[in-house]
Amino acid sequence: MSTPTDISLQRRSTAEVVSDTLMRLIVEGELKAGAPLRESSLATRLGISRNSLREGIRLLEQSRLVKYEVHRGAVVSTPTLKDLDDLYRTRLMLETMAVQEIPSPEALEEVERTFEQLKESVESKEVEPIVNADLAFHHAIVGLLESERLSAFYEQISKEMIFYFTVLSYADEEYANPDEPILARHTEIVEAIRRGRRAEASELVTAHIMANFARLKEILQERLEESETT
Amino acid sequence: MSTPTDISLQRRSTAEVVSDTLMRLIVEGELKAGAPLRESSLATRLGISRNSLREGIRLLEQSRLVKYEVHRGAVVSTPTLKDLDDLYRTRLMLETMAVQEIPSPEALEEVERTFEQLKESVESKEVEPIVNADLAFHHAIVGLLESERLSAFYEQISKEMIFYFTVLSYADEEYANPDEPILARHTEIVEAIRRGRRAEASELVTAHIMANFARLKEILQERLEESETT
DNA sequence: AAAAGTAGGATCGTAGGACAACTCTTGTCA
DNA sequence: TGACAAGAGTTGTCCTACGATCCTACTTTT
Repeated sequence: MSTPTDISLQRRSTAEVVSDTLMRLIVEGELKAGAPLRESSLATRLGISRNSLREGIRLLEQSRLVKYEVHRGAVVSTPTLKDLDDLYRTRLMLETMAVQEIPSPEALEEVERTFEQLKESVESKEVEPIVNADLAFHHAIVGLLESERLSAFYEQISKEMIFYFTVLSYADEEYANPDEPILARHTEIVEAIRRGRRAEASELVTAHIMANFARLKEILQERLEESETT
Repeated sequence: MSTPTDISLQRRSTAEVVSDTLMRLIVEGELKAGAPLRESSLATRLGISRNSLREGIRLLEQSRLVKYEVHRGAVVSTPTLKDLDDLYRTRLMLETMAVQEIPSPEALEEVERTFEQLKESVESKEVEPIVNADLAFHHAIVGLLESERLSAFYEQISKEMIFYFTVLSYADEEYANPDEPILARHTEIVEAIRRGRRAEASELVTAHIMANFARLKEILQERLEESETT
């Protein structure tokens, strides 16, 4: 007999796989910002038909990582200050609301679990696991709101954040920086949530997010100025 | 010379038109909850190819109004209590956050404008314009957050609300009800926003949304019990 | 008669070819 | 230098085809 796992693995259409694959290629920087997604070459490269590729891109459209322009095809989005601002304001809103919620045991458990993972990955000192653990932790925070919609929404936000990290080479610079007290910051937040100090948690989260935002903004600004003179 | 309007009208791919059309058919109740979207017949009916139809459905997927099941095709979503709850919790969060924001003049202007429209439509006593004006007003509220992402997100939420209204025949029942003080409630909210009484505005919005939610939930519960005995 | 099995039709998932419409680039000409 | 035209490349859309899968109704088995 086949296990449920077998089934769910089978149950993915090419379009969905394509969407995930392209997303991975984008957030990993293989497909760079502004790059066009040429249908025939990508289809050939992935060994699928143009039809399926296009369906996949349509799925990807909702992620905001690519944008279709009629007769010009899909293009990987280009970071702007305005968009980064929007992204972080959205993030800020979701997370500050979340920590002010009275948490359910399961959601709280998930926060604890991801926090443990974060601690472990920080010890390993490898950048990628830290980034992923960090994102998972914040996802768990939003999970406190216990809304499928909002969690799914934040999932997209996360993808966009990784995209910005990659484009701006932010991760290596900040996460590998021993002066950046990632663990301390997150410990404070978890503590505040545990103790039900909601206002405090909210302020800590705000400070944390705004600090990241300020740094990213700075880097992006430099980048934009650079490319302007080019 | 062609005007910009000409261009933007041209500049819609079939898939986008299809997506909008299907969405309209769904929120208007032409395509009922649980109904399958048969590709060949729909494509013929809309005078387009199956390819384009499928692309359109992929675009629609993000709206949550339809769901693809592999080898079973797209199906119009079925309302559940759980989902209605999720929907309204999300709505509540966005709107209460929004009215606590310090509003920009433009965003505030939009709130006033949609409020005027609401007043006018209430006078006309026609249900559909009232519903639309109501939704537009709440969209303007979320606009106070001045985030493109959150506004787009709320746009989806709105569509889902209309869907629930239609499925539950909620609009005719509630909006046409002269005892339901739609205008009074909204006037209070606008007043509170105008005067910068943010906490009060937040409470008024909460009360308003929760009242709607309670009524919708009641109706849905009845419906589900009915269909269970069938 | 209920459960299990099976055959056939309908529908989906995907491929691949075709072609008009459009964009972009390049080279020509004023 | 700038306008314009030709050509190559790419997208938007349609069409046909066919295996895989689902669904229904009929047949066989217990």
